[in-house]
Amino acid sequence: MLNQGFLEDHEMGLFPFPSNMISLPLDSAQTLKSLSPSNSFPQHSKPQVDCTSHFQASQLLPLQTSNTNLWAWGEVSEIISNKILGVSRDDHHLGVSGIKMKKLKSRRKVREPRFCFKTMSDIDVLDDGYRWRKYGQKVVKNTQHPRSYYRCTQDTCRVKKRVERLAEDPRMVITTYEGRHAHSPSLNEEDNLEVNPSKFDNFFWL
DNA sequence: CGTATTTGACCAGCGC
DNA sequence: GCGCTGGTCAAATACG
Repeated sequence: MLNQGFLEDHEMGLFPFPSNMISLPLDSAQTLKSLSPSNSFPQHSKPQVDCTSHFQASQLLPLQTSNTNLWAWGEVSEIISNKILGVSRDDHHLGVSGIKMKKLKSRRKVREPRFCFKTMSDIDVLDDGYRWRKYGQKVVKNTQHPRSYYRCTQDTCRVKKRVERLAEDPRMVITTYEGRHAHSPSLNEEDNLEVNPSKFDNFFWL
């Protein structure tokens, strides 16, 4: 059932929303800059869903046409994965392995907020304004496409993302963010805000 | 030569 | 307890 996704929030619980809301065509990948968690979600506000909004190919930012916040943070990825990818909720536990795991063993597991969306794109890794370093790749069960693991390159930032292709439709890229950036996006030369500020007027920098 | 990516190994969690 | 799986590490390799 590809037309139905779910959002879950600690306050609001589980509620449905059409997953095609988060399908972006390749040429609007630029809008991903506005969708990364730290930019999209005011941390104090209760998430709301505007089920009437849909992304359009040339629409820079659907969020600006709505007076609500389209996205909610929370355990989105495991819900969507469960409904769309057929992955068990239990498969989405946080994994910290090796020495670090031993060191952290006595600590309580802190589940980072997650944020997931799918994009129809030939490109696996879309530009979201942050710099990522790949640290792993894994072939997951029942898929012919490997899942890639990325970490934010900022030293103090623990945000991770996973990128994989939908088993049922390899044209779709599933991107899952875990955690929230504690810094501004790392912009390259041509995207520098001071050089070209108007380019970012529609984005939700917080 | 410094940085990023690749990839096999390792580890923890889970189900049986 | 054992095997399977996903997530991460880190050495080797590639790249600019």
